[in-house]
Amino acid sequence: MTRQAILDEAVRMARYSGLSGLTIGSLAAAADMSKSGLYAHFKSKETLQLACMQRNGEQFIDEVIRPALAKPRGITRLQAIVEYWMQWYSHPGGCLFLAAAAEFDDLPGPLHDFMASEQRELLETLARIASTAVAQGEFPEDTDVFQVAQEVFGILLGYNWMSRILSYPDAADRAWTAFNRLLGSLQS
Amino acid sequence: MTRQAILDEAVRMARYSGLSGLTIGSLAAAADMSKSGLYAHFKSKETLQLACMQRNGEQFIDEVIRPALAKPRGITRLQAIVEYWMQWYSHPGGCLFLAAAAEFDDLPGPLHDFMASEQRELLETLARIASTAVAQGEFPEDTDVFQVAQEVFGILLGYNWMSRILSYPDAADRAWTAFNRLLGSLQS
DNA sequence: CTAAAAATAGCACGATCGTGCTGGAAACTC
DNA sequence: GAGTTTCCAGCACGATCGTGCTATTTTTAG
Repeated sequence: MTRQAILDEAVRMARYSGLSGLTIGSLAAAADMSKSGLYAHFKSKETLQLACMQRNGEQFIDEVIRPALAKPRGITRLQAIVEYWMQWYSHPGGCLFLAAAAEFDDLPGPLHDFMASEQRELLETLARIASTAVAQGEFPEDTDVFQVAQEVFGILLGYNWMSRILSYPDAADRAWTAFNRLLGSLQS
Repeated sequence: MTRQAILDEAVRMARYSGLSGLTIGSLAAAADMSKSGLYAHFKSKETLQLACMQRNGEQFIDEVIRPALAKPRGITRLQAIVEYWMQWYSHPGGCLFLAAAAEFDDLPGPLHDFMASEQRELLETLARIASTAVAQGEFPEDTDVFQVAQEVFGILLGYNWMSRILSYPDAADRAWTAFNRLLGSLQS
């Protein structure tokens, strides 16, 4: 399907310019199509932007979530998703989830709502994986898995900031140090 | 100065739309001026965007850094900057640092460079404050203050994400839990 | 009070934006 | 192979973009 190829290119471009900065004209040029020919696949720009978010989410599932779920339950799986997630951040242009979050965090509308629902899913995925560690007895019974999720996400965001924006070579090591600190604090 | 008033309004708008989404026309309308009259204060849009970043940085110093530096050195000051920083994130529209980081993280040019230099300053401020805790013996002598800075920033980003985008009411409590976990791990 | 300077408005420009309509090429159905 | 449906290019539209030039108003200086 041509639509899929267009979307992949659109996601690639949006990683650089954001979803608002994405433009039909430049996307058409990058896809070697006419503006109207491309536009016909989406009834509006907003639909295109929503489709980009969805496609980006599918790629995230392919590259991060599914590989992590293939690992054994518990801490191993939590470690795995952090590792794949850090690789995800190294996509050229950056993370579209973060770009969309920055763009639509305070602008009401369908784009905000879809962005928020995707973010909520990310959080719940982390919490769910943390809860498998609880179920296996690796974390205490009374562990607040959403606390774990927020902290892990913070570690990932800190890594992204240090490595992508500040280009600090030690960012990954420090992220793992923080992660191990969290693990140690939960297990003691 | 009119220029200052324009910039304050520009910063306010850019918190919602980003610096790329900021438009001379709508800014002029919000400032009750003509496009050209406003434009004359800045030789180009890029200059305006840079001035916005600078003005935003000044506000951050006023609202976060200076109040924190008024507190006694060490852990107290570190706690204070986290507290003021969390308040900073509640500005309507969100944090312009984060918006600019998401916009320009992979786009070369003066905007990227200025954004990166501001971010680097933020990191070093955190590291410097952490080092005052080392100097007072609150943290061990061999503490990696940049490790502390990255983790604190991660905690703040995690808070911002949970509270602003997901509207979780427990975000602040969990951020403090994470912060205290870090403190405890450093002090033991 | 007058002259020089700075601030602002009016207007126009080429470019590009998102969005439609219309017709022809391509692909699929029988 | 004929007919129908889907895809896509051409073209045009009104709006808005950033950016200049030229007056006119407002402020400042002497």
